[in-house]
Amino acid sequence: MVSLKDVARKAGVSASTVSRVMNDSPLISFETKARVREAILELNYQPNLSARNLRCADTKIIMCMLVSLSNFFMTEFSDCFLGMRDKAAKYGYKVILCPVELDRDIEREYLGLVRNSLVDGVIFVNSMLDSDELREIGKTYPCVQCSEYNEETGIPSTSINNAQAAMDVVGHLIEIGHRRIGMISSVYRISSISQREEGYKQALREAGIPFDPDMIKYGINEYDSGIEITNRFLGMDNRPTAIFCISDAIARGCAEAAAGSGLRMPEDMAVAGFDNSIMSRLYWPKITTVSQPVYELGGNAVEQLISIIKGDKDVQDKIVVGHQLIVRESTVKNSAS
Amino acid sequence: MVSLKDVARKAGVSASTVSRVMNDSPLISFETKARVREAILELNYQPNLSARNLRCADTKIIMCMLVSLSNFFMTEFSDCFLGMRDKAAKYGYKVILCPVELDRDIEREYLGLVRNSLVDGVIFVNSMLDSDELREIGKTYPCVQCSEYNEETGIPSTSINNAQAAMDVVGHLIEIGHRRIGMISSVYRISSISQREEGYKQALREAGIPFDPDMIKYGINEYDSGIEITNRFLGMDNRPTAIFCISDAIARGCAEAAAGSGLRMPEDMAVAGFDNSIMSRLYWPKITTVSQPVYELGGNAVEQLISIIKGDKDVQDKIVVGHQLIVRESTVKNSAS
DNA sequence: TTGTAGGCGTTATCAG
DNA sequence: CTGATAACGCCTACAA
Repeated sequence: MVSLKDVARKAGVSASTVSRVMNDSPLISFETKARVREAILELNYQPNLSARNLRCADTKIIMCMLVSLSNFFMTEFSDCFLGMRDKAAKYGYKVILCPVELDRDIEREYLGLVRNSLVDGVIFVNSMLDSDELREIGKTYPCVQCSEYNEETGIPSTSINNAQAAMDVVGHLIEIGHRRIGMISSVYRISSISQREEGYKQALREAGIPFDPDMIKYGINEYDSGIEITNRFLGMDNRPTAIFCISDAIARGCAEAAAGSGLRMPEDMAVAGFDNSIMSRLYWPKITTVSQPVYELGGNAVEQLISIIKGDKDVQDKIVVGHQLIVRESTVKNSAS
Repeated sequence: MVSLKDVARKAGVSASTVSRVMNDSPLISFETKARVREAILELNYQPNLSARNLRCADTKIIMCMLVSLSNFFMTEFSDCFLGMRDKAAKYGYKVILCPVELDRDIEREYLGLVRNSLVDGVIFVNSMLDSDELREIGKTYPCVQCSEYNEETGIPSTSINNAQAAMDVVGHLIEIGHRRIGMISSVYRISSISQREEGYKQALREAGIPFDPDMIKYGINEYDSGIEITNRFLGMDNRPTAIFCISDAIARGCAEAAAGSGLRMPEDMAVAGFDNSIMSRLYWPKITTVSQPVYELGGNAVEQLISIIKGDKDVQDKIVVGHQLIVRESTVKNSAS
């Protein structure tokens, strides 16, 4: 473990001088700098982060809470972390991901890292904690919410407008002539899902179509629930002619159940998904879906968080990034994409 | 930021006493302990990890290098992290994931965390660094490799036997009558892929089938390459009657290109994948594949690493966990699973 | 059983 | 421009 002192001795200067060279202070003479740099290289000196943190109080590390990794695996969310990493790097920060995986106690354990000032701030991509606890945490440490969020916590957020996105999808289904529109949602109660349900209802309302509670059903997993629930829909007396699914994996299951029942798409049944994941682009039918700019989402969250860490006054409380409806053959024949 | 001193003042003792209470030293009298504990609670004291790390040496944090998150998103690798988390928790450790994402310099930056003893050890799930650099790192800090590994580094590893798994798949294809067997591999040169290629060749050799270099082709991405390369295979004079793909996503593309050409499966074309991901179980055909016990993989890697951290003498150098061939309708009609 | 003192590796302040 | 010194929060001999 080579320290400042070792370098100082080698270069024949004091430790403070080495420190200044490390921090690229303008006060140091050119020759001294060169000599110290050489010593640093020779000894392969690496500054001790713990010591630096102890002095400075910031670690340039941000942590991101991942409540459920497996969920992301369905939605190609990985670019979100890439967005975080790239934006963080730009500001000299590192991002670490914490695999909380639906365990509240483990989430609290990980929060110890910010409490103990091992990280400078937290990005929540969803959380197992309740609003009160989160609000308290948000008041004490720099925090932001990314993608999923809870308004009651008062923690700034970055996300798409999920309600609007759902309205766009359902509006599209209405526009192409559907009046009887089902929705496959999830029993899992998170912001994006509730908001998509709201958007669905709002779109119906605006079109003057009465809302029928039987037209929303709730799955417990993705693909398999898509199949099972669609079969339930198809068994109804007054079956829907279009189904809006809150994810592409569900939509894939939905489309396959429909095809399995001998229905043609989109003529007999239109299907729409969400996320623009690989699942939506598989062979047939390519599924109409909503694309989320996940890379931006991550980048914005980091920017917002660093802004809070720096103590900026004008932190944006709620950033909404644009989404995009992608129409494909599961709703419109011969559609472009 | 409340420190030991604050607690000490409040409890009317010295800082060292508080420190001893924090570390549950047996020397402290019961009453003092109680009094100090109360003060700790009242002030909501949280020890500063940076300071502690500076003095001591272990942080009970393990980091896991993720070279490519997006790749995992194809293979439902998430359970591997769950396995790591659970096993780590059992030993009082936390796991943090580092989104390196194919950037060598960023990987080196993250390695600063172990260098600075901010984490106790490293799990590499693949790496961008070359063998020499890794060997050096492995000699200096506790490290293990998980799933992907490089033998030349001398760093202990946990993985399945990829060559054997490929032999099982290709052996199965041979057994059901195929002699002309193609393989869709990847231009990406990592251990699992090279080993699967070796297994493929070995299986042919054992069956006395001469190896034809034209029968291995290399994709750059997953699903789309599967389609494109299969079409190239189908255009050959002496086309394969079976194709072994190194991932389910590739196999899905392969199956769909075959279906698109009007081929029946498995009669006209048999297709096998790898990973037992959701992609292999989609509607039709369900694809013959290999299941990896990813949860165990992660757990074993952590166990191995902690064993190294503790300085155990009998660390297993190479742990191989079992895989399982899952035969489905893409190779055998009316197969069970 | 408890307190004192010194030091872990940095950086900021102040003096030169 | 550079060096000495103190301090960050914690732990651990050693002393009492």
